Amino acid sequence: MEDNFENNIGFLLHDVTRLMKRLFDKRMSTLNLTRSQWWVLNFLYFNEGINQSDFSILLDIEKAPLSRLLLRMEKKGWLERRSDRRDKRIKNLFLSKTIKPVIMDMRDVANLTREEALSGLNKKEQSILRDNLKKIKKTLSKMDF
Amino acid sequence: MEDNFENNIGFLLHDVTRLMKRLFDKRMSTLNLTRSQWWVLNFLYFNEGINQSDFSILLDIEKAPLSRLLLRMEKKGWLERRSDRRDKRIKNLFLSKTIKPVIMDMRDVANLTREEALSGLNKKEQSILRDNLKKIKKTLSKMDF
DNA sequence: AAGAATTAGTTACCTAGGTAACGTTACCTA
DNA sequence: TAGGTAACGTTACCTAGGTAACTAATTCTT
Repeated sequence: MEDNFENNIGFLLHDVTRLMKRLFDKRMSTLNLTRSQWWVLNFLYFNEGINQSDFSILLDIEKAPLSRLLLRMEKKGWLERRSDRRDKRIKNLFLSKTIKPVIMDMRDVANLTREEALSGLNKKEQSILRDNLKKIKKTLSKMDF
Repeated sequence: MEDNFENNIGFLLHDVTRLMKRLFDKRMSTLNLTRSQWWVLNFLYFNEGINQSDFSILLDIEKAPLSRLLLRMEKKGWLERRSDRRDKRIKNLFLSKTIKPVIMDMRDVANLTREEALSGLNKKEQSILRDNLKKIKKTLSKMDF
């Protein structure tokens, strides 16, 4: 019965991720923060000055959707896309001064939300889950279709 | 270092699911099948005659996006939305005759693709992953925010 | 140095998911 | 039975992701 579609790991990942996104976005609705934008904020926090092209490689996302995501976040005043002096094609990315202190508050709500979603698993199980997900991600990242 | 954002289970789920979707959609592009539509086909296969409202509860998805998904699939001739004779509001869902044999072919490609994505995990690890995902899904499904 | 090829980022168009508001239909209740 | 309420499905509008095609700028080649 393992091949039953209700036990299909692909569908389970699909469902769990969708439901977690829904929860996250609801918990963060007052902060006007989506999960994808939270993901970008985290990576940018540790990579300020990176350009969009390198950032799309780091995130393993296409340049076009990333461009739009960054535009929406820039509109909210959360980041800046500064043109490079040397190469006029390049936009370098920086978090705005106003968002940096807010990130700490966001982190608290994000952590609580994640813990809530994972409350059915103990620490050991969470650790195993993390390792398994990292293995899958590694497989998928190395594939060039 | 477990709290590092690269080890964040929420982000890992986000990434793994997105990358798996990308792989699936590419593998299925010749069949013109997306992962969400494959998910719907599977559930409908075992629940023919269900109406859209009940189907949205079964899938734990909102009625509006489900409505659009079904319309796209109907346009491709994969299913029918038959109006209920007794209650004119209701649309009952049926797979078309033409899609049923195709589903078997789709299943082969889908299984291969999933196995490919999960090739970094042995059977035991996959089983544990499945159990953990089901636990998380249960937690999330029971929440009414 | 001129032309070709590459790179950075954007735009247009597609699927997928969410919320809110809506019309239609059915039901319930006073 | 008439009027209010609830249910079913759709539409409009939002974010997010993908591909393809494009412009502008840079680099490579000859």
